[in-house]
Amino acid sequence: MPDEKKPAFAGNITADDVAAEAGVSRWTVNRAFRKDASISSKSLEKVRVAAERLGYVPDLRAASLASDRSNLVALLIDDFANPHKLVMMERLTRILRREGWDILLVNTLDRADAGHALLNASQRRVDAVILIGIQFDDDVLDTALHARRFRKLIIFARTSQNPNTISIAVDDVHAMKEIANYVHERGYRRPMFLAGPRTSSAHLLRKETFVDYWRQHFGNEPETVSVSAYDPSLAAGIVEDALGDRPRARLPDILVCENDALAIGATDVIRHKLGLRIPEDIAITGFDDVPQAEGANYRLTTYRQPLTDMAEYLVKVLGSEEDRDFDRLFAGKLMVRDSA
Amino acid sequence: MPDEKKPAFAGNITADDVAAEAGVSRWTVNRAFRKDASISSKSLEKVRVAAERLGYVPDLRAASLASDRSNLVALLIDDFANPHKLVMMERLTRILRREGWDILLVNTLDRADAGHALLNASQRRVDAVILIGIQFDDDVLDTALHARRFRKLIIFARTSQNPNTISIAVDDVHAMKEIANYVHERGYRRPMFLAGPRTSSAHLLRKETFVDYWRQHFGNEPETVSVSAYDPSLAAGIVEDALGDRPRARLPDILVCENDALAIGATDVIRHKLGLRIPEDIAITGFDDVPQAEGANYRLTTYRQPLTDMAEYLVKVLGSEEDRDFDRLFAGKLMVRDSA
DNA sequence: ATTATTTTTGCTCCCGCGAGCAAAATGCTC
DNA sequence: GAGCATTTTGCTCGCGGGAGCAAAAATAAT
Repeated sequence: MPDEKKPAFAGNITADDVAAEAGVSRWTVNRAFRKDASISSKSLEKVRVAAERLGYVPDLRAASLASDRSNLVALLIDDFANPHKLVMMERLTRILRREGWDILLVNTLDRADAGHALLNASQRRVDAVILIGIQFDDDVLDTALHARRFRKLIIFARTSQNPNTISIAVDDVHAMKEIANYVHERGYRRPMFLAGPRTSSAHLLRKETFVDYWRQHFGNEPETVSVSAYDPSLAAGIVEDALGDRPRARLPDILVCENDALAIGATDVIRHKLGLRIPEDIAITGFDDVPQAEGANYRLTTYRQPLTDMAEYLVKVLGSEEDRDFDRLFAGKLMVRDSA
Repeated sequence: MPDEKKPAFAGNITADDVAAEAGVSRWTVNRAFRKDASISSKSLEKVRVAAERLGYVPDLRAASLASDRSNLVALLIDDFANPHKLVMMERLTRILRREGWDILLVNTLDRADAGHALLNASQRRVDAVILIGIQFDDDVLDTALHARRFRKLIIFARTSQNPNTISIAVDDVHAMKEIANYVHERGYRRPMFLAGPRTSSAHLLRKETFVDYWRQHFGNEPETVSVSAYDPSLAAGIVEDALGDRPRARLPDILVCENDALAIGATDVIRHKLGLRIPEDIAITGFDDVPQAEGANYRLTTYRQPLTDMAEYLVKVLGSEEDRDFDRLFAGKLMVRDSA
């Protein structure tokens, strides 16, 4: 027994072993590891000691199989170029883990792949699926809901009209109106809206809201340009194409971006390719308030989503047994910095 | 039965149901969903049809329990401020999923939490644990290996001397020498090294290599400064403190950064707080080649890690039954841009 | 001390599938 | 078509633990 050079793979210690060691039954051992179980402090201690000595940890697969609750949620993401994703993941993983939820991370390559990704998650019998991607349109949602093996389908940081999903998001309409008013107040008159990809469901209402609101309240129709993904480098290309050869006078005076990923790409190209100053020559606003937005380089005026509150609400939804309408909108906060 | 308004939670269809529907035995049904199983194409088809109709998907928890292989790997991350993490996650998740591995994402809050994170993963009986964080020192690794319930402990994008771990990383020593030579060739003579946090294991050899190599080959001893996390905003603060009140003549002529996260923070503060030009007043190099490094704003000279190759190697390691020494170093590529 | 009540413990019967073997079906040779 | 090899199929048993109930032990009430 002294050849313990390399730590053994201890995958075979079961509750029975611990039970024998502690002199109790297997079920007492299992109870010792359950939150709600009724067990005397004496045998709890005995089990603890024995388990410690043997290096026992309960097998969550078996527990899940027997109890029909996995305490696992799938996180489906398809948009890794957007730096805000990193922030969302950090916040979600931290708060979910604190509440005892484990996370299955699934990279959803594209729309066609979304079904597979959901199937994938289903096979692990996750309790819920959280979508924080952009490529989940109605088709995908329908497929997901049709063959669903999970109890809740949550769309995070994006609204959805689908009655069978739960959406937790910031109030885009309210936010964009606030931004539009701010932009107008600061004297900008020729905004251009830089939008992301257009999907049919789980939609951001930002572009529509801004454009409609601006037209109704301030007269003219803003130009709009669309990027096929929330990727700064793609945004840079689109903005260069759109503005590169315009005479100075025909430039928009502000670029209102659907989110920070686009705003960052736009900022870079405006400064370094077009040689314009921000905000003197052209101003910029974003959305999300990613960490870089605050940095000395961008000083981006943007709209902060209350991610922590949203994540806290998410765990509350996960913990609830009811099936009522959980959709909820949160109010964010306009972060005024130097870019507009 | 026509009140199918809201898609049912189909969590209760089992292989037995499909077997009855298809007129075969349960085991044939299960075999139809296994890669290596021997089954006639006729019954495969029957099962397919029946499964499709009932909406059956095999339960991977049960499969895992019975086969003692979970096809799950845990990904432990503790450093969400570093934009490179997002790139690594994208690459790893994509390639792992392609090969049939699912990913349990665990946010490791701090050193003290690392043990819990590992325990967490253990309870799901993951086949392997992948560490791509920074706070995994020898203590943590020892604890992990002691109570391990997984077969492989892989340290990704970081070297480790621990004989019981598998490390897959870029050859930092080689890379830093290349960078040092490049820096010297380009005529820089007073480098300062901006380092990240110092941990005792799973170490980056970048600082040591650069400093020693520079001293030995080019005479003088480079200054070094250290940041407590790979966070651009922290780096910005440290750089401002270190260089803010120096007379121009005593500034380093180049800032060699341990990675891009630091380089980006440094760039921002040097330009916008210190009012210096890059590279004319002070040059900068990074490491990792994050997406932003290529953008018009930073044009950062940096060192690209061959993440795809590394991830491909990782899945090969995961698939291997052997327990031989899998440690491997990869050669990256110096990306010369405008910052140095 | 005795009975009633509550807490704790042990137990049966599952959960859904896989390993591995034996029985049945199929294919092949002559 | 008999005889044999090869697939294919069904089956027993077990993976590790949970729900829920009955037996046992501890505690409270009389």
